[in-house]
Amino acid sequence: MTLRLINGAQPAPMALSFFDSVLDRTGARQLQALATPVGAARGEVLAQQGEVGNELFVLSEGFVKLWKAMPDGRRQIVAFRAAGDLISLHRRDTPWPVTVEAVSYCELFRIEWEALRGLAGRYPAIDRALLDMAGDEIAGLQDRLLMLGRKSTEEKLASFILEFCRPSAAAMSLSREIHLPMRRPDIAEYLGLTTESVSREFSRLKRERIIAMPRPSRIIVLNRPALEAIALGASHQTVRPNGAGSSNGAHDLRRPADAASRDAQPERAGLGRW
Amino acid sequence: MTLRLINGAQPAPMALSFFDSVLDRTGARQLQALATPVGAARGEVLAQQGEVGNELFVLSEGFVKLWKAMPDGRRQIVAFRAAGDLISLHRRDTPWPVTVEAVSYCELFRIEWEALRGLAGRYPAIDRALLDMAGDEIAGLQDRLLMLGRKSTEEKLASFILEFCRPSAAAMSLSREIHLPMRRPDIAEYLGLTTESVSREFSRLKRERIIAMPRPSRIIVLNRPALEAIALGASHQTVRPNGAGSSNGAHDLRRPADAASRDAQPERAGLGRW
DNA sequence: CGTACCTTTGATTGGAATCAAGAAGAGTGG
DNA sequence: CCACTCTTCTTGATTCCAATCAAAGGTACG
Repeated sequence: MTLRLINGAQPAPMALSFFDSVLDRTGARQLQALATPVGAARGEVLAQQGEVGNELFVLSEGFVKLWKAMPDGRRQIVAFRAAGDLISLHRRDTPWPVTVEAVSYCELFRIEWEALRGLAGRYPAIDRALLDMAGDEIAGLQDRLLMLGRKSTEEKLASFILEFCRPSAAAMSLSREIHLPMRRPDIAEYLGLTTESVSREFSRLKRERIIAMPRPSRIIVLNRPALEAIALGASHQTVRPNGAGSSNGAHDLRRPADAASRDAQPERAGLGRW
Repeated sequence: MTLRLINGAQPAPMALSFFDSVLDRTGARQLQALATPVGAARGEVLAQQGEVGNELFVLSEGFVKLWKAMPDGRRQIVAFRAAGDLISLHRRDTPWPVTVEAVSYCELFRIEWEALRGLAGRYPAIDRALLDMAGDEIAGLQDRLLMLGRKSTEEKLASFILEFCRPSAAAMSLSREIHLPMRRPDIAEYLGLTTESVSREFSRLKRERIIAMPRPSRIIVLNRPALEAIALGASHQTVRPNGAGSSNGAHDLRRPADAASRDAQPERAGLGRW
């Protein structure tokens, strides 16, 4: 793993801001002291699946991808991370479950887990903040399971574009143009598709005037409602009812307890994220 | 949500044992006091996607499934949980990201999040234990992403069978027979397949003497190595090399720093889980 | 013993992967 | 600034795996 200090300019301390809500001035300074600034070129691997590393990274600049691979080389990108993000909350003393690779030039902070533990002793709120972040991470991964398991190519790509429009609101230029830091193969590996399928679908969305694409890495969303409709599965016909779940009546309750229980879960839950 | 107290017999306190390592006798008793025993019939919904519920469940008996749905009814089962498992670490004050439904008759403990918070004030190790569990959960979900995104039907089913052989070592009868509490449609929704594909693949594995199946819900693994080989993608031909990642040389490092960095990540990482 | 659900199997379709060129960008050096 | 080259992206033709459509066993249960 080739990590090196950045000569001269420190990465912006801003990156650690997500701890600010739980730390006072002194705490923030202490955390800062624990963080080692690091730079990485595109393609560089910061941590590798299977290697033990009791460290934590915070991205201050650039993009990374987290991926897993099968023995024959098939890959799945598990997540992208942008500036400000914490990279992978994985259990300490445990091998990295993913490989972390820079998608573009990156700057980041490296924090030894043990050092953070020490600080967490004095600031218990750190643990709670980490737990909250873990909860968000879990919910996000669950969303991605639904996407990979059940969405069609067009639904996947629409979801992807929407996902990258939101956080980059700041990064959006005047023309509402968003820049995609990753290449087509990355998008494909993120969505469980092939490069060709991704490209075809981009072309289709462009042809239908739902997006514009002055060049491959620059996207302008022209018709967001249409994109959202696609992402939610609007184009899909009614799905055949599968008998799974509580179909009707007749729970097989094997203990003496009142057998009454209402069935027929509503088709959708309401507020939830899909 | 129909939760009711079990009349008479309390669920075995054993279920909370995973906190034992971090709690002393008094703490364990206090935790026990916070836990409300609950029973649920097959098909009963314990928590619904989109509803806010600041509670935590621990399963002491039976199986539940956690699933997400799309507006048109397509579903993805995110996880199954067995006796002893904690159900869904989701962020408090946040809607449930999944629906929790009993797959068989269940007994569980319900713990209000706030109450646990209070206890965690006195036993900081609780937060750390939760964080560790969250880390495991995240790693497990990442594995599932790889499975849903990149594995074929046969690889998915082989992985599934292996997954359910391990934890149920205790549940295995003398004859190495494992009981699947979930039906074919559940397995299909877990693997991102259809019921028919699951059934076909079970039949194929049976025909090839890799498993035996005296009845649909009872599986005996006859040839574990073969199953493992399939799960890892052995049957797959070499995958065409996709250009993603650092192909060779030429990182586009845009800051003055030594550009040397070794490329060509090894095809597999070593210890990692796939 | 019959009924209802679950599972399996068969026939066919369809959507995304694969195979195969071409076009468009991006970087390099003259 | 432009020709050259390499990489990335797009498009087309074809194949193939899993979904869909359809119907026939099995099992469990009343």
